[in-house]
Amino acid sequence: MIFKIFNTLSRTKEDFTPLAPPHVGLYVCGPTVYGDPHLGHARPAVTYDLLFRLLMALGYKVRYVRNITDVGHLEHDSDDGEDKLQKKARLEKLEPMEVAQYYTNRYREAMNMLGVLPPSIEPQASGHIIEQIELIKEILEAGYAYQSNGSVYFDVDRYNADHCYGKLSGRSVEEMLSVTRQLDGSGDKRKSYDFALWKKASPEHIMRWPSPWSDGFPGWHLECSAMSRKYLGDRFDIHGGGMDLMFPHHECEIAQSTASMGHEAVRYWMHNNMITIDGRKMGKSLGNFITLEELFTGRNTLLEKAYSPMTIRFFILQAHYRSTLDFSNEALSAAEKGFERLMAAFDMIDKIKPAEKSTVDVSAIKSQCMEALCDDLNSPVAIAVLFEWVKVINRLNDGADTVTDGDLRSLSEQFRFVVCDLLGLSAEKRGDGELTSGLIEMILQVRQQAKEQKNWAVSDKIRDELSRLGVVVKDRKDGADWELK
RNA sequence: GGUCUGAUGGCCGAGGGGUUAGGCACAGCUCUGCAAAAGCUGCUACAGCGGUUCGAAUCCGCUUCAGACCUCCA
Repeated sequence: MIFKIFNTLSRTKEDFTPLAPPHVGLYVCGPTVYGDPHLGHARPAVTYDLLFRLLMALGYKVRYVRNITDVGHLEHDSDDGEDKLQKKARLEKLEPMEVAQYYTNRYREAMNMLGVLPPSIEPQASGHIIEQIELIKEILEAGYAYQSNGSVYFDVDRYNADHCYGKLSGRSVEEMLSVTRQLDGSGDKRKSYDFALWKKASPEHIMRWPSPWSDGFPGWHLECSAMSRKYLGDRFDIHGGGMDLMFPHHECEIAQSTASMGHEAVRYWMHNNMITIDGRKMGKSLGNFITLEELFTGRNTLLEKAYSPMTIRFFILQAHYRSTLDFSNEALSAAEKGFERLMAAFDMIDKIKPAEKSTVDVSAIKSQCMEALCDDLNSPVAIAVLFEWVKVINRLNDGADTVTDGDLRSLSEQFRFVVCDLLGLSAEKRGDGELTSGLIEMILQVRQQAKEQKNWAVSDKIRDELSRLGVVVKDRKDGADWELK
C-alpha cells in the first residue's frame, strides 16, 4: 500500500518513497517549554503520532525525533530582548533549567495521557550547543553569514542569489523587504530579513554559552537544523510542524541546511493546521488557549465540563490534520459521545456469540482504514469506516446478523489494530478487575431473578444503585449488559 | 498592503464533475414492566453571481465574508 503525503514544497499529494527503506527519518518541531501544554500542542503531537504509528504499520523502521526547545527564543527581535525562559525564571525565582524541566515533565505527562507515543529521540536544544556552533561555522565558511558586534547573522541576500529563499512559504525577498518591520536595536543586521544564527548575550542574560564570537546563545531556527542533521543525517524523509512555523522557522531551516551542505535536507514537509476558538487561532499570543490540564479537569470558564484525554484525541482525529479544527463545547461533547459509542462497540465484540455462518464480510476493515490513512492521513474517513462497523457489531449483538467464530476473531483483531495500534485510542473507564466484574455479574443475576418474579421495586433499586456507582445497566431480552460510566 | 487558505445540512466535520460520507442533535417506529441501550426510518447541505459542460457542491472568473502567515507561537 502506498502512502500519499501532502508535501508543502509542491503543494500536492505525493507518493511517499523513503530515502533508505525500510528506514524512515521523521523530525517534528516540539514545544518551547516555558508554559503548560495547551490544546494547540496536542494537535501536532497527535497528528505526527498517527503518522509514526502508520509508518510502523506499513513496516517501516522509523526514527522519530521531536525536539524540546529549552534554550528559549528572544521575546523581541532586538538585541536587548529577554530570553523567554529567563523571563519566566526571573518571575518565579527559579533556575531557567528548572523551569524548562518542569514544563518538559508537564508536556510529557500530558502527551502520555493523550496516548502519544514517546519519540525515538527527544533532544534538547541546550544539549546541542556545540553542534549548533559547528553549524554556524560551516555557514560562515560557505560565505552565507556575517559577524556583527559579537553576533552572527544569516546573509539572506547572498543566499538568495545562489538559492531560492522563500520557496516553502511562497515569499520573495523583494516583497519581504517592503513589509518587514524595522525595529530599533536591529542595527547589527545588514537587512531586516537577515536572521540571527548567534546572538551576543547582554550582561544580565543568564542563559549563555561561550563561542568563537561572543558569550551568547544560538539563534531561533538553528537547533532544528543541527539536531535533525545529527540524528537523521544530511538528508532525511519527513519534517513536520505547525503551519505557523512555515515562515520564518522552516524557511530558515531550509536556508541553513542548504547553506551549510549545499543541498536541502528535507524531502517531504508536512504542516498541520491550527485549532481555532471562535474562528480564531488558539495560541499564546491571543491568550485564548485552554491548557490540557484545564480540559481534563474542566477548570476553565470556557469549558462547560471536563473532557477526557481520549475524547480530546478522538476530537483531533475526527478532523483532517490540514483543516482548521474549531473548538467548542458542542463539538467536544459530540466527540465524547461518539468516542464512547465506538468503545462500547469495541468492548461488545468479546460478548458476541459465534454462529454457524457469517452474514457479514469482515475481511476488509483493516485494509479500508489503512487505505484512508494512506491517503494523506485521512483519519476522519478511517473513523467513518469504524462507525459502519459499530453498527454491524451492535446488530451482531442483537442477533440481527451473525458471524462464525473465526470471523469474530478476525473482526476483533482488526478492530483492535485500527482503534488501538493505529489511532492510538484506548478505553479509559475500564478499571474492571475480575473482582469488580464478578461482583457486578453476580448482582445482575440477583436482579434478573427479581425481574423474573416481577419484583420491579428490587430490580429498579439495584439498577439505580449501580447507576449511582457508575455502572450503566442495559437490559436485554434475557439478562443485561453493563458498562462503566 | 503582500502571500496563502477556506466558506458544506441545527452543530462538528469528510469528499470533491453524475451515485448515502461519518459523528452529534432532533422526530417517528421496533424492542422493553418502565427507563436506558441498540436497531430501523426520516430530516439531505455544499456563501452569492456569472461561465465551461449533456451534467457543477466539485472546474474557471468575479463578489462577499472569514482565517493564517508576514513578530515568539503547535
